[in-house]
Amino acid sequence: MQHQNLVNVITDALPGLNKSERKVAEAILSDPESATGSSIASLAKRANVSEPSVNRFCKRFNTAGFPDFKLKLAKSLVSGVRFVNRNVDPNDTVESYTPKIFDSTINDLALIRDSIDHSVVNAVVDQLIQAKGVYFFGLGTSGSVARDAENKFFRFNLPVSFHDDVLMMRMLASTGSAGDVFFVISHTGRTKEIIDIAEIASNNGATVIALTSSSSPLTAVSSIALEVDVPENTDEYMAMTSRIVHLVVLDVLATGFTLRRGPDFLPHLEKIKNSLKPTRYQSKD
Amino acid sequence: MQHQNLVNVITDALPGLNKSERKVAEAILSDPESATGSSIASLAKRANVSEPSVNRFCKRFNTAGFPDFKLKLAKSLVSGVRFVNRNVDPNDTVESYTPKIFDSTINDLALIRDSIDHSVVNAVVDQLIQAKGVYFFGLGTSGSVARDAENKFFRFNLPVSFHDDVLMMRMLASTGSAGDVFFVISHTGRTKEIIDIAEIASNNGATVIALTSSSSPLTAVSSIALEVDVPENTDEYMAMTSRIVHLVVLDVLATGFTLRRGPDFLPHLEKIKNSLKPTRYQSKD
DNA sequence: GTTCCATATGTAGTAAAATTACGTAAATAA
DNA sequence: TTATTTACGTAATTTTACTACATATGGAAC
Repeated sequence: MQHQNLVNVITDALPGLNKSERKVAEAILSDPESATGSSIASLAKRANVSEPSVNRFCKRFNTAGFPDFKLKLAKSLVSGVRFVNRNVDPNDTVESYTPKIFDSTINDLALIRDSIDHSVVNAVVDQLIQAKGVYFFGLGTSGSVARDAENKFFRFNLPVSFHDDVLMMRMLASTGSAGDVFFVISHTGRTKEIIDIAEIASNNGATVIALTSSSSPLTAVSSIALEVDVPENTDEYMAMTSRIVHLVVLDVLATGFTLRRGPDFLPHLEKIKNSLKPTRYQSKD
Repeated sequence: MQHQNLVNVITDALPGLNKSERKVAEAILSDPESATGSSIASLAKRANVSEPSVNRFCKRFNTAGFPDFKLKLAKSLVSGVRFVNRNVDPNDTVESYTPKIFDSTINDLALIRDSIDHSVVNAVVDQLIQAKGVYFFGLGTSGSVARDAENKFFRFNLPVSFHDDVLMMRMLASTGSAGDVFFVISHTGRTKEIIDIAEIASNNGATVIALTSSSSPLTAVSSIALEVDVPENTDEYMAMTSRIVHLVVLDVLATGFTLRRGPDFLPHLEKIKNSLKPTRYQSKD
């Protein structure tokens, strides 16, 4: 629990607080942003308590005093660490569920950003750079991620394809060989078909890169595994954020690839960009 | 330049500062973290200047005064915004470009989270709820987004399909009628084919929902436009984050849809979830 | 119910911090 | 050089936060 968010800490502590402290808590939670800007006097007034009550409230939360509290609160509010309660519940309105969904996605991204293994990223870029060709495999939601990856990586002048058909995957895996990279995307890493296919490719000497969760069966049968553990979402109303995280990881890989290729490669990317111009109405600016 | 990091702003401004202001700047930059915790007096002493000089320094950077400055500085130091320059440059290593890409995505999500028009979201959910059927259209990267949307919305017991083939789109649009919803996804909103197709569907009395940037030609030919302005990325090395934002917006819509359907609908979602169980190796926990 | 005790909260005073007003010094231009 | 602007500091003022102490409130024991 490296980065516990003050807003959440206060929310959790709410039931255990006494009357005036609760008033302070509610005043802060109702508009945390403005709380960071106000003086102890104005906050006390807004909460209908005395100034020392506010001060005591602050000390209860392991801060040196009110200014220190404001500082920590402000940090908690910075994008990426903000949310009070991220779970959508049936009483939510557009105004409340919309930020919840954004925040939960942001939170997961921040989590992975801080936990991703850079050496693995590097190793994967190594493999992609050396690849004769790259096959992106994914089913269901991960199929869309694989499709997006194809769209990204074909720009690198490299034979790239994506597949969401297990029969195609099976056939391709069985004809794969050293130099081919099979990039297998699966949130759970437990889909039998996918694991089978990864194993077939691997046995043929091809490189299998998995983008999946840690200690999954898929990891076991892969050459390199980019392990990305997005917290499972038990909430029925909640979206699946793992695919978003996967997309960003692929962005990271693509960036690593571009950098490895060096600046001489940029004109090629420019050319691809420009190729779409005739399909669009140009904007005035 | 919405959310420029204070540390960078100060660094950039350094050459234009006069003597004592520079002393203050250097004192802060040498240890920004401790600066957020110190008083104006102690900082002035550390920088060998008077207190008002520190105060003037703060005001020069568009802050109300020293406390406000400290607040903003503290926010700048939070990990989510810690990278002054989120642009990837050729000298970046894995350790530096990885967080940059995550941060830039996070930043864009936070931006849209705070600027999205809730009434439009509501109106779109209205249309989706009433739809006889929904067609998700997108080309290139947006094709992947459309594919993901299909995967999400078919769960709602609603005839849904996605298309990334302009001929199919054209044919479907021309056979569309009132009650059909064409959900058109396009980052630029300027692709001629897509605009043509939206117009055809619209002329047939179908509902056209656009997920695109504001004041684009596509907006003009749509019944409702979900306008999402992700800052254009001119940087060659940088990923396109608009698709990520689009995916999250679709998550929001799906959530709105589920909530509108009410709790009686949850068992149906559960059923779909369970249908995949036999395809997977179960985890122990 | 009364008394006692502990906890909770507020009042008033004090200390610290930040800001303002103003004056002097330095730098720049005429 | 002198005039004039800009930079900077001193000292007073105002705002802010904290502390010590007093009062109130709520519960437990009698």
